[in-house]
Amino acid sequence: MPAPPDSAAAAGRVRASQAGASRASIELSAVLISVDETTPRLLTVHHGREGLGLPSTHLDDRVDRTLQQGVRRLVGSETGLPVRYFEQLYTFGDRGRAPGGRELAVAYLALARYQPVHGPNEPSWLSCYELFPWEDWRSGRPALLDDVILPAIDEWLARSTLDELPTRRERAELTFGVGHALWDPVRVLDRYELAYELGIVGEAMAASSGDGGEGGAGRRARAAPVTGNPRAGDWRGIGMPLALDHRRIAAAALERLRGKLAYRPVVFEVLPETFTLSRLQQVVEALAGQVLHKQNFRRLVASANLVEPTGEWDQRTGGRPAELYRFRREVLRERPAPGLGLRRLGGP
Amino acid sequence: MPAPPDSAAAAGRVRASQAGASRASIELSAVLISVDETTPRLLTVHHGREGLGLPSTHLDDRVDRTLQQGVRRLVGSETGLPVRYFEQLYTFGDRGRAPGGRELAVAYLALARYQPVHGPNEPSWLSCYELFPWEDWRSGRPALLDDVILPAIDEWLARSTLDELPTRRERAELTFGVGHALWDPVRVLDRYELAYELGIVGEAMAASSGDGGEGGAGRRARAAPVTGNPRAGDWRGIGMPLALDHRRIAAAALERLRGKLAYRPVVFEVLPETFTLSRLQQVVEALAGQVLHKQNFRRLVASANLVEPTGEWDQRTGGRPAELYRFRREVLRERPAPGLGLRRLGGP
DNA sequence: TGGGCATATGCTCATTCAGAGTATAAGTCC
DNA sequence: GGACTTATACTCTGAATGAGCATATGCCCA
Repeated sequence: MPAPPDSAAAAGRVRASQAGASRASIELSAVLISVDETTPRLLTVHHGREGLGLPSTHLDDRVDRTLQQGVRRLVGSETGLPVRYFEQLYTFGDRGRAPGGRELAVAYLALARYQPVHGPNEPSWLSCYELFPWEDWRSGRPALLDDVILPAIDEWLARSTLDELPTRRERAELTFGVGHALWDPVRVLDRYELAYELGIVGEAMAASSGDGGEGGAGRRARAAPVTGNPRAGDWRGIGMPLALDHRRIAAAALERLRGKLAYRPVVFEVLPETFTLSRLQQVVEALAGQVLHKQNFRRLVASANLVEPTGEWDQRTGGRPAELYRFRREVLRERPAPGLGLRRLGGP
Repeated sequence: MPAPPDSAAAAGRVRASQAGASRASIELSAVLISVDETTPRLLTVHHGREGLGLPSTHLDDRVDRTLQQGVRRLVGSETGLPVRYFEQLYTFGDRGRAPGGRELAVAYLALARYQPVHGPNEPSWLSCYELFPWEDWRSGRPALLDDVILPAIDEWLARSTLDELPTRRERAELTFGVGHALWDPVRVLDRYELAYELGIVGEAMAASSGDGGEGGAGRRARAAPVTGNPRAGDWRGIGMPLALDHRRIAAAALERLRGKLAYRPVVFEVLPETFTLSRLQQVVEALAGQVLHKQNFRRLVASANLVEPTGEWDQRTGGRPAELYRFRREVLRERPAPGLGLRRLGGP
């Protein structure tokens, strides 16, 4: 069925378009996520004038045999923290995402247990919900939605042409659950991107406005231009900006992580060896940005055989002591997609 | 909470590791998938001496504003086919994945309706199951498993040290469902990677053998070295090799696509505007490599509100005429994760 | 010492959903 | 007209889900 061999002449053309090819500089970025008492946090470092941003480095061709090794080296040199999970996230390569020529950024999602950090560039744990305040629904619907975002969406719809209107309306419904549509906790990146287009996040306000965009299917990889100069507590727009397009990358990471919660046991990578079921639920709720029904959550965890009791008890609960559990790594080979099958990450 | 501004001196170090930085050449690759009558197919082109491979090109910095535009241009110039879905797949950047210096490959998954192709490099639709014969369970358990793969696994386990044994056994159970573990249709890449390590796929046989590997969590991005010279029907090992590490990339694409079936309505991008429910099922089965319970499938599709009847009927069924349906794009905004909730892609 | 409070844990109940089977309708082929 | 093929409708059962109530076991403080 495949065609006969050799057609070197024709095949030459595949690589012939190298005429316009150029070598790009490769940047590695890490979104290292953990969970504090009740807050999901990501690691930031200082990027000089550009303010806070993700740990980033250029791929060192002499040292790093694989991309993941490069990220490992990066996080090691910035924090020394032991990273318990790595996953390639996305490659950002739009023109204009970084100043001075094209730069490709390969971003990784990483998970670690929470602990204080020290390092050469003042690493610190930033609350994910300082970046995306509209993503935390644990104490009810965020006020920001009705105060800022929905009005901005209305305005955006109002100033659209008749052609654009249905698409825009659909997009607003999809991402922010406008109208009778549902809020999908996973669509973090979609929401950030729309907020960016609405011009209500700091990066977009500092830079040029609307863009139009391609509108095709699939994940858009449009870049946020270089941001102004986010300093502590002193920024415009909703949520705290990061250097370059790093807030976008963080949004992609949170989206990926929330999506994974349902079908892969990744939560355990931010938890200590043993933990109570309440702590487990607390961490899941922190990451999902949603409260969960307590009894059902325990039933779920139990029936999924994700954990096993250690026989030890935590007395510091303030109430009845709670049994300590540990993650059963064996489930990985027992079921195709182990995880807290939170189908719609259903709340109470 | 964030530290006070400015620490330019320290921050300099973040980017100071540029000392060893190098600019890499960026290759774009597309895994364009469609479904023939009953076979999932991906588009291959001729790569000269290296045989069949994926459509690939170097990123043209002058033309392509975004990576996705580059892929669009690539598929356009190779085939002219209208692509209905794009999604970034993975970035492969291990040293040694391509001859002659480091090359980063950014791979995209693309979907199109099936139609004959023409182009400068003899594009053709290759059956996915010619690449991965062990992935097609529609007519029962593939013989290849018991004839070749399981014996190779046994041998691999037998020659492992006592340290390696539990890890290896677990991995075998996880990927190939050895023992009483279940076969997860989604783990296409894991299976290809293990088969590669077992030395039973052509690429691994032509090149050096075992490697050891890192063994950490997360997706491994190890590269398959340059392959021998896959010619039509004339290769060693199981399944047909592709040029370079392109079969690995194809495995990643099939894995992603199978995973997406359950929670995103991507099937419809390979179907024509209208279709019968049987055709829909046939396409899903082709991609999933599994047969599905017919009555339940229809109930699923109906209850998910994914399609709506057109009122027209297809008379060419050979039996009772079937009603034609069309995809309801609106579901995208009605439910968080629309798709054929094939939880375990459950069969009959 | 015992009540108030907080937390953990156990159990019930109604509803929905997934898997599997049976029955019927409406065409084609010979 | 009968055999065969395909489409479609309906039933049944056990499991999973969402929500609630009840009980156990600690602490704090009067």
